[in-house]
Amino acid sequence: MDILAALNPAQREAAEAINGPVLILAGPGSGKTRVITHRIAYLVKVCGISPHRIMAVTFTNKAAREMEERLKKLISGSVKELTMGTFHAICARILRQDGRVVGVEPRFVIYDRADQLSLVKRAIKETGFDPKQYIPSAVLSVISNSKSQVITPEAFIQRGSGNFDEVTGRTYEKYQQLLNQSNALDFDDLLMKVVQLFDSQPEVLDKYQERYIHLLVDEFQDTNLVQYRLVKQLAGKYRNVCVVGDPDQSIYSWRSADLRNIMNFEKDYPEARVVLLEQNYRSTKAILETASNIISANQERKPTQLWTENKQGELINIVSASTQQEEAQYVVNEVERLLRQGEVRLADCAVMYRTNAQSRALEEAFIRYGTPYKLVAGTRFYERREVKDVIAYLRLIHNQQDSVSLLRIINIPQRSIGERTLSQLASWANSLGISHYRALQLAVNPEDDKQPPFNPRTIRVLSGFYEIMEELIIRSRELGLVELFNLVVKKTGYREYIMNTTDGEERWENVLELRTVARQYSDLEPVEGLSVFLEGVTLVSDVDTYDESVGAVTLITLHQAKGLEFPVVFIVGLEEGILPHIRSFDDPAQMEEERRLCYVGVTRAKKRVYLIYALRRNLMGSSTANSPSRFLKDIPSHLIAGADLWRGEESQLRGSISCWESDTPAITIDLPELKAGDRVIHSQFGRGVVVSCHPVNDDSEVVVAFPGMGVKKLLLSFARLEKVG
DNA sequence: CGAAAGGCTCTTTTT
DNA sequence: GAGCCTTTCG
Repeated sequence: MDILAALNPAQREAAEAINGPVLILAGPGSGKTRVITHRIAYLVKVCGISPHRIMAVTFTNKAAREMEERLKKLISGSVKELTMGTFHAICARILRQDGRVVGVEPRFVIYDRADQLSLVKRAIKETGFDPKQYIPSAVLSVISNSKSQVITPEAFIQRGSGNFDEVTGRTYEKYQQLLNQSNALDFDDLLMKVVQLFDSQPEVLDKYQERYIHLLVDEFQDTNLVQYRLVKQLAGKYRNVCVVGDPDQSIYSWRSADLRNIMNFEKDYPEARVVLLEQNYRSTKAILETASNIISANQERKPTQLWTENKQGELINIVSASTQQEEAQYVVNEVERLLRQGEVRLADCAVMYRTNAQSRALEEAFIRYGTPYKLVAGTRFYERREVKDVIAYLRLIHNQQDSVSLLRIINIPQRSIGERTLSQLASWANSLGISHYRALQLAVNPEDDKQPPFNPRTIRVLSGFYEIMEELIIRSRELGLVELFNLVVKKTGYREYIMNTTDGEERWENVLELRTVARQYSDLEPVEGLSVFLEGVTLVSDVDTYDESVGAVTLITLHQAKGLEFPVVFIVGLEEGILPHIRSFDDPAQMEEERRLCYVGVTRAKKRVYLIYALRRNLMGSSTANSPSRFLKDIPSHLIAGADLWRGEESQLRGSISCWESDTPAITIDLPELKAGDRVIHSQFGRGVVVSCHPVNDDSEVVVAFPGMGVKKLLLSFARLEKVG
């Protein structure tokens, strides 16, 4: 059987070009996953390459799993030997294996963003700065950015200039120290340490280069510099490296993803073969054309020639709602309508949005109508307090140096160990150059020359915690993960503790849910099981747990939607300030990324697209009015199904698409009384004079002349008009 | 030390 | 609207 028979010529070329570097520029829906899987199958089945010697890097664990599934069907053999996963997962594995030579102990724990923030904050304080003046999240993002470019604290300090850099540099240094002391790595370290490992240990690098003679990297447009260097190191010998990406779908620059990686690829590998995949198998012509129109407004891009043999399909629906509640209601109504028509199933529909906060109104509507939905991420399961608490216990059992975990749970449930005690413990530990846990140990069982700075009462409470931990640590060597889990909950009285908090029942359910996750690891050896579990829970992403087979509408951020596809896509919040997000307004490059985000959303759709905006939206408590997104203006009208001006229960069609051209929909809480000659101020158009004002339905139509901006026809309830003079 | 209440700030996207 | 911090009181 010809493994490549099912591919089109371009796909086939990409799959077959196994010798030397290959850059595949794959438009949305062009079958890139297909190419990758077939390429691997071809390598194994036709070229006789052992799966053991192939590494495929994916963007999410879910993508890796799916690829594995597909491969199982293509090659009836062991796929297990393949190295497939995210950069982070693969690097964690490498470091457990070989990290020791660069000072990474195999028992390291991985700090997620919340852990990082708490550690940065501590670093700021311990460096003698004020975390209120230097915002931990801002400092962290600079640190993270530096790590993504393999800039060490020393290098950062050297090149730095200005006060903020000085503070950040010293904090960065301290932060790395604290990580080190905690035997912990953050997300960025996982990558950076491997690059440093390969740089400093040629024989280790050689081992990996010899093993992985074929490399594949998916979503290459979203790799950062460390990742690029890593790939370059690994491919340094055989240069069989195949990267797949689409510059138009690059949406992670804020995570230091660098589009230059694609440009540099052709520079670093001048012999690279470049393959373009431009035929789209996913979307209708109308959808593809809409997407192309949106993306072509970007300046910093090469034009592409996407095409499809699919039919023209339905026109794009642009919908105006007056509030986010109505917007959500519209979505649910429309889903229900499509369902009734028997056109689609629930699972065919997805609602996409720019920010997680937008999911709330949608959820409420879905709940109200009883329409099944699944929220990707929103729960942020692993970020929940109760889940983090239990994980912190398990982490501390696994690695007693983990100070973030220790500080998190030493007084949870309450043991009367307060701030004072903790700062004494910390400074004592620091002065002796030992970990918090070791200091705790010494406080409970003092050695002659080290007198603990605590009174007897404090020592008693500390000892209570210490005894629990010691027992848990000892038992962890023999207990399966679930038994250990149960023992932790029992010994700490966690159930009683959490049941006494608000939403106690629900929180306890989450703890039980975490135990269900733990169960999947219970057939591993005790210590091994714990270690693998802990790594698993920090490296999962929300899409990883996403199950498309569940019969429910998907609620998902545009970022998470990358790589997915749905017959019906609703994109909500197409407003200036939301999509594009307000934070992109002063930076053209960021604005282009917002546009790409919109493009990613639209290209997820196979058959139907709804682009929805709300004239008024609650943001941070207060109500704001936004104009419809500029991206809507780039959709030619022949592709638009007549924008529905959708108004509440009457679901009334106004059949006009010009609403955002002649009018900036907006609303004021107090409607001013207006008559001809009145002077007004509009948030967009500035000062103007009222020409006329007459009632329309329950509203008033106001015609205003804005000097230099023209004469505008506005609806009083929507326009944010302020009367002056 | 801890619980409760009030005040503050900040809101993008996530491996 | 939420999460974090500070203040206050027991």
